[in-house]
Amino acid sequence: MINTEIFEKYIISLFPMPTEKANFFAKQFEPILLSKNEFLLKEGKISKVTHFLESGFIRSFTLDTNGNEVTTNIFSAPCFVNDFLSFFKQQPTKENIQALTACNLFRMNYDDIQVYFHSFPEFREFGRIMLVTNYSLLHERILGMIKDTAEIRYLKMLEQHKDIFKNVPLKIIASYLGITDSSLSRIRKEIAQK
Amino acid sequence: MINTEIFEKYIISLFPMPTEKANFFAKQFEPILLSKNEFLLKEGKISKVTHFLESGFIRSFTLDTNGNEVTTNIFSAPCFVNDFLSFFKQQPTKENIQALTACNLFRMNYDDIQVYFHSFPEFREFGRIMLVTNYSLLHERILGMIKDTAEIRYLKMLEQHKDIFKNVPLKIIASYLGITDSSLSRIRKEIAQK
DNA sequence: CAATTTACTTGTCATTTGGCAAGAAATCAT
DNA sequence: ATGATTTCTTGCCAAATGACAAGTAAATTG
Repeated sequence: MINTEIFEKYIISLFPMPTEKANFFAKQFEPILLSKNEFLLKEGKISKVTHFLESGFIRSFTLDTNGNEVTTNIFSAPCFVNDFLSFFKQQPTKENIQALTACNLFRMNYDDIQVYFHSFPEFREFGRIMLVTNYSLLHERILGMIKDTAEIRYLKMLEQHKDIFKNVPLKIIASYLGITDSSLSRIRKEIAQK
Repeated sequence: MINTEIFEKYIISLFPMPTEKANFFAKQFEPILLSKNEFLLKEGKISKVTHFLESGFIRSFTLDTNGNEVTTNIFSAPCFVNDFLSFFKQQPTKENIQALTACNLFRMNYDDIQVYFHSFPEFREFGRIMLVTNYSLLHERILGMIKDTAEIRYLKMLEQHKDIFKNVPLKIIASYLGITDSSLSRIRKEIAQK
């Protein structure tokens, strides 16, 4: 018997509903394991599956014009992991999604999601909230990029996601913050000396 | 008789539907005029109305910790203008939305939008596409902030929105690009000398 | 456990950007 | 039109960040 408790709690936290209903939704997903460095999605492919990350860490990245990897996102359980654009528009993705640690996931494919969206208003509403929530996070990030210094962006992230710093290489994080790993190292040194 | 042709074409371009249907939707909105410097929304208020901008330019901005205005968005007709977060979550906004030029708009309030969302699947679908589209734009912008230099961000914007440069002060644009007006001025000088 | 790879730090120097102030140019209001 | 305001540019210097390379530490692999 698969334990979907974490998943259910996550669903309820975003969109309150009876436990039985959340359990029903969670059960429609298929549990899978991912080992470190495995990919969920590669650039150019169309995202056919959406994932809920129950435990572990995942990054998404793309290549800049010089061929360097740029971290676009760092996913820390529990959360949904996906390229929403590729998934909802069924168009080729520009990103790669890769496990940074071993992960436990639940997945559901696009066609099934569509069926549930049509059949269950709560499911549809849940999807909308997901989108708005992610939009909100992106928006906050843009604001941070414009009005905060790299040091403040670092400190905010440290405060909000200490778990990521314990499990993800600094160079991945630095890239996510929009700076080089050298710069992040210097910023950390500065802070430590205070 | 109000001419909603631009509005209709915009709707159809995002989500193909018969002209009559688009016309019907457009007609449900109320036309309004906005003069330069007028506000559509002020920080702390809940966005009760969503707007379609038929002509004109609008900015959204917030204040940083030093009290400086930071441009969060520049809206160039035709497009929808709104704080999606405040509107869809009905929570207080952190932004101000202000006309940069005289504007022609169409508006609809939250309650009516909800009614149409429930009654018309196309309307609902259109709303979802709006959200995904805006998410997409934000995503592109984040990527640019991380992997492009200020000069490249400027050039990309110039290429995609020449109209904005003809109608919006550079200091507003500089802030949107995440740099000071002095820096933008220097970047423009550099480019001109090539 | 030894070898190899990966992660992290640090130094040097160049480049980018910011802060501030002054002045020129353009726009606006009366 | 003219005086006031806003916008834009520019110079100067300081601060932040990048690029590259070297060296150390840590993790991984066989």
